[in-house]
Amino acid sequence: MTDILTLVYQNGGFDEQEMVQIKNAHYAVRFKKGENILSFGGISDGYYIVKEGILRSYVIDFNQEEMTTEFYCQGDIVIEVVSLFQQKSSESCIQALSEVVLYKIPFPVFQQLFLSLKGFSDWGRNWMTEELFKLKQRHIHMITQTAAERYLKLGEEKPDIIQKAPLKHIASHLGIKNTSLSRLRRDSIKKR
Amino acid sequence: MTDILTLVYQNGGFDEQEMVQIKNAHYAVRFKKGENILSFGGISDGYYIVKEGILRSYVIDFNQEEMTTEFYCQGDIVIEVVSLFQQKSSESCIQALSEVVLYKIPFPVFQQLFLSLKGFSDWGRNWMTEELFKLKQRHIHMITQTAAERYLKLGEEKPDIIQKAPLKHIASHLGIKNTSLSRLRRDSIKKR
DNA sequence: ATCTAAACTTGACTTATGTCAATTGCAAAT
DNA sequence: ATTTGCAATTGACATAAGTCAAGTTTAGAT
Repeated sequence: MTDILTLVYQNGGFDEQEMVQIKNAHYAVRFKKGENILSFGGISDGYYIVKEGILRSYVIDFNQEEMTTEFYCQGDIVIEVVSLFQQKSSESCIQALSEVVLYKIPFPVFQQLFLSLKGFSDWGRNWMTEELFKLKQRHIHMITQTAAERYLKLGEEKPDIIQKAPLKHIASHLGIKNTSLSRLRRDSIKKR
Repeated sequence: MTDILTLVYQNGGFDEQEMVQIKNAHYAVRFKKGENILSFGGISDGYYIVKEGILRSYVIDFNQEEMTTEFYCQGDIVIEVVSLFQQKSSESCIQALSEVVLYKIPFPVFQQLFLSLKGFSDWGRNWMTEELFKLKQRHIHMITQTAAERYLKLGEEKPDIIQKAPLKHIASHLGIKNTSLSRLRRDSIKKR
């Protein structure tokens, strides 16, 4: 069975035994649509990987409006980095947008893996390196591409989100207003 | 003497002996205005901290235009994360915008410190955690604030840059065109 | 000190996206 | 099945920022 966890860890350079040890640290947890995996002010209790369903992370911006900072689909790693690594209270909220099944590693176990498996902390650093790269890329896209282009890109990368997530969350993630996204969708359908 | 390095490492939780070991790994290097610390396609040869002068990191975007992704001032850490940690060729270029003096740790020594000092790799992870946080905040600002507000913010955080960096670099960093920044400056002066 | 190329400024006009307000659609709860 | 409230759509208009093209200024090179 080529399961989600195998896919997630396959390029981490782990040997057979480490792979088993890491996989065994996870267990499945379920959340209902609308439930929070992590709430504002809460402290991250662990590390999650999406088995089924979709989620989002959001913040309240300067105008007191929700802004969706990230969507998560199957195989995505769900972390609030600052809250997990520094065990500080979270400034963002992670919420299930559908029924979800996640694989969880509770924080103490996660920390233990970090200390005991050299390869796991290397893997973590590489993950962070890639996240930094992706955030920089996103910033570049935000500046150089139109909202329509960003919408299409999201559609290619996370088709599930375009189909299943509420319009208003997609809009705030793209950095535009609901009304603009609504028009955008209408106009791009017309063109076909 | 409260030097730059002391300021940079003071909250890293290092003991006296570690602090000495880390500081001794640095040595000063100079670059002239316009020189590259790291070029497109090059591999990062080390880790730098700004002693004097200003620098920028930039990329070539989809429209074949330069876009300044970061400015560096005194005390800032100058890293191209992917190229340093993964020793891959760089997609961005780091350039001196004035005569600069940097403290350098060459890559092999940096790597050695990472392996030999537990505290140093922890410090590195915390640095990355903060960078991720800052990039997320920047993204939020980019979406929710006007160019004028972002300009003022840059002025508070890096007054040196506003005063010394060329307008076009500041504009591309703010995500607007030179012409718009020029007008913006004119108008904000008028208001006073 | 002079020249030259690049950087900056400005005007006139265009375009993308926002704002506000009125409907309409839809899904959860009773 | 009906109600209720949030989500989405749409129109009319406002605004921030872009585009293009013409000048002007400035910093380096000679």
